Amino acid sequence: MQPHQFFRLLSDETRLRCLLLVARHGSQRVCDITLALEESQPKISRHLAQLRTLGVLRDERRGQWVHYSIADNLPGWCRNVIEGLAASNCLKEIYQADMDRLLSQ
Amino acid sequence: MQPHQFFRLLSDETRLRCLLLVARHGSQRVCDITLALEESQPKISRHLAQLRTLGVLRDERRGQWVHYSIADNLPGWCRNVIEGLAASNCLKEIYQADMDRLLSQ
DNA sequence: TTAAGATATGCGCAAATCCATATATGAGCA
DNA sequence: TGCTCATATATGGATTTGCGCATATCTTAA
Repeated sequence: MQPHQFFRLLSDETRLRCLLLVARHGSQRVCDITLALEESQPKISRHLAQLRTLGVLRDERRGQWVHYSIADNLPGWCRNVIEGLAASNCLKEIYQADMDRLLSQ
Repeated sequence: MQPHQFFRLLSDETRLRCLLLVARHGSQRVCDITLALEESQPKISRHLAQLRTLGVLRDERRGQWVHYSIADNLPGWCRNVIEGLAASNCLKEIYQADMDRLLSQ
C-alpha cells in the first residue's frame, strides 16, 4: 500500500468515521457501525470493504455478524497516523456524536 | 478545513510529494519543486494551488519567484500528521529520489 | 425447510478528479 | 517600450468515485 493510497481512504468522511470508530473502540460489527454513523447499510459495507481491501482493516465473521478491526500488520507510518488521529482531542470533538450513538446502544 | 478534506490533499501522489519536500526542506521555489519531482510546471502549480487554497501551504513572492512553505496556523492534528510523515524513515526511502534531485541542483 | 436478519454486490447515474494543452499574468531587464 | 522567463489559470476530455436501489448470499432460529 502506497502512502497516497492510504490517504485516499481517509479522504472520504464516511470511511474516516468508520476507521476512527474502530480505532477508538476496537472490533465492531457492521450493524453497530451502521447505526452509529446513521448511514445506509450498503454504504457502510462498501466503505469497510475498501478499508479491508487495502489492508487497513481486517474482518472476522462471528456467527451471524462480521466484525471489523484494525489490521495488525500495518506499516509504522500508517499506524502512527491512525493512532495520532484517534488520540486527537480536536477530532474527538468533531466526531463525538458517532461515539455517543455507538455507546448508547 | 475538515479532516477528510486535508486527507484528500494527501491522496494524490504529486501533492503528497510536494508537501513532503516542503515539510523536510522548508520554503521552496515552484521551479525547484518542478525539477525535483520531474513533472510539468502547470501540474505542479495546480497542485500547489490546492494545498494553498485549503491553508496547508502558504506562498510568498520574492521577485521573480514564488516560494511555498508550510502554513503556520495549522491545527495541531494536521501539523502532527505532516511532521510524522516527514520524520518517517520508510517514507524517506520511498521519495528519496525527489530529495536527491532537489539537493543536486 | 422456511423465514428473518446481517452483510455483500451488481448496476446505472451524477459528480468529482486528473491531465495535457493553450493562454494569460507578472517580474526583471535591455 | 519590448522581450523573456516564471508562474498561474482556463478548457476539454478521459477516468474514477460515491451513491441509491435492488438483489444476492450467508447464518441462525423456528
